[in-house]
Amino acid sequence: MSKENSNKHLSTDPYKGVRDFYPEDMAIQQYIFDTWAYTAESFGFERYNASVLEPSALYKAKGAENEEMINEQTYTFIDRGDREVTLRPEMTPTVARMIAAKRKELAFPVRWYSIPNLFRYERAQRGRLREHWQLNCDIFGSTDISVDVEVIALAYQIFMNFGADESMFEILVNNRQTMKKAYEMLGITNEETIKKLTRLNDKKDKIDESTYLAEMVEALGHKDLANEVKKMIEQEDAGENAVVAGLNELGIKNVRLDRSLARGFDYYTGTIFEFKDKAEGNNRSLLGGGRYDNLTSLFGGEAVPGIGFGFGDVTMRDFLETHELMSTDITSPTVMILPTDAEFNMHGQKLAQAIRQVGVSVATDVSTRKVGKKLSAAAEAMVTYALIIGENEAKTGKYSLKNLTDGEETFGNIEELVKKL
RNA sequence: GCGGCUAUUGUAUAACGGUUAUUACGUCGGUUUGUGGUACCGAAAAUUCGGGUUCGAUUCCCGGUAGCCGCCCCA
Repeated sequence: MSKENSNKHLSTDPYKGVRDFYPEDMAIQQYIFDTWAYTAESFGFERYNASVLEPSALYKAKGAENEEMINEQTYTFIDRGDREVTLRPEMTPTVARMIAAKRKELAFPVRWYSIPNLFRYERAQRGRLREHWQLNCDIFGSTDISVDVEVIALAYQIFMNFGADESMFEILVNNRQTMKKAYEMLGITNEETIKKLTRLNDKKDKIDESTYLAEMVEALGHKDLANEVKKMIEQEDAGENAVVAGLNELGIKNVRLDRSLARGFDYYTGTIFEFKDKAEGNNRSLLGGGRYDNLTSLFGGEAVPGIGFGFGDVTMRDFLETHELMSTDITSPTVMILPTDAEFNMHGQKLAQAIRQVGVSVATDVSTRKVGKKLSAAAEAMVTYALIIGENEAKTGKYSLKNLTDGEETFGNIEELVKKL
């Protein structure tokens, strides 16, 4: 809520389109990141990272088509040294840059992953914010089809590791090369036309059939040709796609060839894929990626082929919530020290410090509440042990350590109690 | 950039053109001075901002702001 009545007070709201992560949000975030990292590493991927700042040229170099995107949908500014800087909107150009820089010394293929935060300057809506985190997994240096299969299998495994099953999502695969050939077979070679058709096919499911056909006719000029294209797109020849076949061989069944699948970026050159939530009303794609064999050539030298995907935390969260797969624990210390009065707070801190030396997490409740309330709070926070310090304990140096799970109390000096822990 | 919807305590909500604006959760305090998550009692806490209509507006109208949803675009 914004209390903007103030000329004097700052708003407590976060900046437009970005999120604060309170402990309960952070617990979820942590759970997602941990599962991502664990899964990627189980496939032998190594983690990398880079700065959120990149020279704007990195994105402009991809061609004029992206100009609108860079000018209007990124955070771009001039630094104090007159350099044009952009907050990275995606990770692929960055990792391509890093790979290109070391292409002489890396032993390909390399498998790399990262969980960067990315920025886009656009109107926020469901599943799309101005800052989000995205798991990026890429394999560089191999054009072998098994590598395409591997990357998709990794993405699939993430869902499995979150407890999902195949009925909850679906994998769509397509290939830019074969699409190009298929258009050629129909006598369509004009790149602009193909681009138009690709875009149209991408939103095929969102518009009704007559609109779809009408736009098709408009792009092609012929009704017959439009019908042929439509037929080609709807053709289900999954057996002809080696990636789909390979995934089936790995036991992954919720995958199909979808010739209407387009993906937005022009840099994809071969396999493209997308994961979709099968839950009703959730038509947005969960993750997407593809093969980009020419991207590193921007940096000169021989191009290193790559394939990878990006998976955003916002869509991941939506998916887990939709399918009730979210499980998180807020961290709490093992021991809570409860001074009965503020005069014993420092004494509590000393004990806490001693307990920490043996690797047990511990905090002191320095609130002004009564001991009963402090105990309740500790129990509610799932703390395992409580240790009360009052006048007697402070005098004698002997405390009783209470196990909040079974109610058992152990009495003794700090050395004895630490042993117990 | 365009369109639709919404705005009530910390959060989630109820209600009404007219007395003290509902309820729940959370927070804080209490239930014989130092021992449990439950229970019981109590407290603090709200009508987004600016105009208009009206005897009277939180309610109706206009505008601002913010949020949500969608379009565009998609990383």
